[in-house]
Amino acid sequence: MTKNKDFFQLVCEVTQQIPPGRVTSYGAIARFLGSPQSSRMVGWALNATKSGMPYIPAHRVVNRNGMLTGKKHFGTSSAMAQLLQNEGVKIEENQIQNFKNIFWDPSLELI
DNA sequence: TAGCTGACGCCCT
DNA sequence: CAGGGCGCCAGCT
Repeated sequence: MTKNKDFFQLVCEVTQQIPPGRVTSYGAIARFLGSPQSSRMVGWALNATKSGMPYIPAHRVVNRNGMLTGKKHFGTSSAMAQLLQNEGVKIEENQIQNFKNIFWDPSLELI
């Protein structure tokens, strides 16, 4: 078949599977897709999702540190944190608290 | 056309 | 312990 789903498409699907109150990291998604070093591509894909895509909970995707590095791309500085806090995720200084506790790994639960 | 940047991650010094 | 550099793919200027 022609070609597998684009990296962009896969990122979209995985991101949409993230349950509320849970978060994942760019590296986790990249690794799940088979390109652990292409974590940047995940960011690039999410960047495209914000434009013309159905609701993609990109705010549930953070870096390995649990820090809301991409909040600047949301348009508003606290939009990402607000959305996460709205779901029950505790944020402090743009950093997710209990990050490892609410961490959602696609390769473990999305299987 | 060619080059640079980019929502990161991990290794090395 | 801390800082810097490299790698990856695709899109944009």
